[in-house]
Amino acid sequence: MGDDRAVSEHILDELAWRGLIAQSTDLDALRRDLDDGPLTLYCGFDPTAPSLHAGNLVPLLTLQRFQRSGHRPIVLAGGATGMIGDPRDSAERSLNTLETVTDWAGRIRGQLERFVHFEASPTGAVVVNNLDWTGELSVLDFLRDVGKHFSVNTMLARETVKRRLDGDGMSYTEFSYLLLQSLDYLRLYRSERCRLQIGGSDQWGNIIGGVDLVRRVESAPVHALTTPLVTDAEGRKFGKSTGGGNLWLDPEMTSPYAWYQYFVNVGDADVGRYLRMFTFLEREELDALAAETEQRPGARAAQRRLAEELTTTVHGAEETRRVQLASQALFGRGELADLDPGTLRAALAEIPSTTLSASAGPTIVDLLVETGLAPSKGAARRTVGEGGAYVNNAKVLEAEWTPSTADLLHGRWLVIRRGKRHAAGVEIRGLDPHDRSSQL
RNA sequence: GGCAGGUUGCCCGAGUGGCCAAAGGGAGCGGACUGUAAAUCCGUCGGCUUAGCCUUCGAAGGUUCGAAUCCUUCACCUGCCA
Repeated sequence: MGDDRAVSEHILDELAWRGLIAQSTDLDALRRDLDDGPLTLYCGFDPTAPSLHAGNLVPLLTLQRFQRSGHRPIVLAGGATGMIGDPRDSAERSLNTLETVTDWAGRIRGQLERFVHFEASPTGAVVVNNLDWTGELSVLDFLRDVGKHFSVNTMLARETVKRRLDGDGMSYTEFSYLLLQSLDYLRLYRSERCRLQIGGSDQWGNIIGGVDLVRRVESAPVHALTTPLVTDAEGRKFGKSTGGGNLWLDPEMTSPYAWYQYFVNVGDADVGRYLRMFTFLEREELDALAAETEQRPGARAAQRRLAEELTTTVHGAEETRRVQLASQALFGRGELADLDPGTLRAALAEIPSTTLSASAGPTIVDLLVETGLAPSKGAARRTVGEGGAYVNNAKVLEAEWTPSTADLLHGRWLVIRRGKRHAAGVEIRGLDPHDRSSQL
């Protein structure tokens, strides 16, 4: 794998121009170690939810960039650290049960495995779970072998700790988090000769804790590198969908269609930066896309490419194809009725859909609620009143409106839409073919 | 431990007995304009069987024809003094 890259740009230079380096230990020292041959590096992910989210992609893809340039990545699922909880600025976390953390760690591990390659070679990836060594550690061993190397004075000086002490305080449990993550680095240094840890910039303190521990215990200089917290042009945290929720990698939690649409909707001011950070496209291609955005912004070529790349990365080429076709069908200018049944069915499979019985005689308000496009009937009525409700791309203005058989696409489907971008499908079942009445 | 103040809808914040489903701002949502962008403007913003009804103003109880507003107890928070 690194052979064809031998003459290409140095990984550190590439990371720098892509805007992926927030903080680091001595970069020159790191560069020398990288040049000496395959370097083993790791990045940890705590199971704080059943899935990774879009923000996790930054360090994860960075790990992949290192592997592509000839280094060996270790992905770590935080089965142990997830039991404790990384201190946040805001407030103490509530503890999750072992079953929950184990379940989540397993799911996250499955997601992590898709981002690195496991071939048997010097750069083949390794997956570990820190519960494997932390779970069996005795309290006395922990306090003597790990705790003795940490100064409480230094720990109290950390920003997060200070803020929490100024606020509601912090439990001993969370205060100890640093030691556990530091121990991970020491373990991986010993067992895998791991000499670089990367992570989000919020992890800097924890990562440096590990660097210090390895230095004290093993007298070995190891490295640290963090990726920046990604925000949009308005300073909002990246990966919060327009509705406010997280963008999850798990297709059950965020559909590939919603995922794709989020990136198609990225603003012009952000898209170039996102392309650099989240894709593997080379400079020339990125320059071309930037020029395209400049000259024909309405075409959204850069956004489409970003969405395509990221959806492929996370959900695969086949799913991306389906989602693109669905987007074309649902956002196309053409009549939905002109779509052939196969295309329509495929498109509806990508968006939230539901099945209703014809005998229910659903109104537009019912349809909006049943499809999940509106949270309540009141909200649905409001949407209709605001002129934001559409059936098959035709605006519906009366809350009592009911579809007739003539409205059904290919005799059974309706495409319901709220606003420009939220669409859902309804399949009407149990329609009596002898019923001559036009109302359902 | 003593004194004073606070806890309001997603967030901030006004409201001291009826005109309060609760001012104002932000976020969100919809529309217009565009390009499924940004900015701007307009509208909307608890629920329902919607000219009416139900549930909300830290928790529980009470006074009253009527309480977010008054009283009691409890929980939590913030200042000042020890």
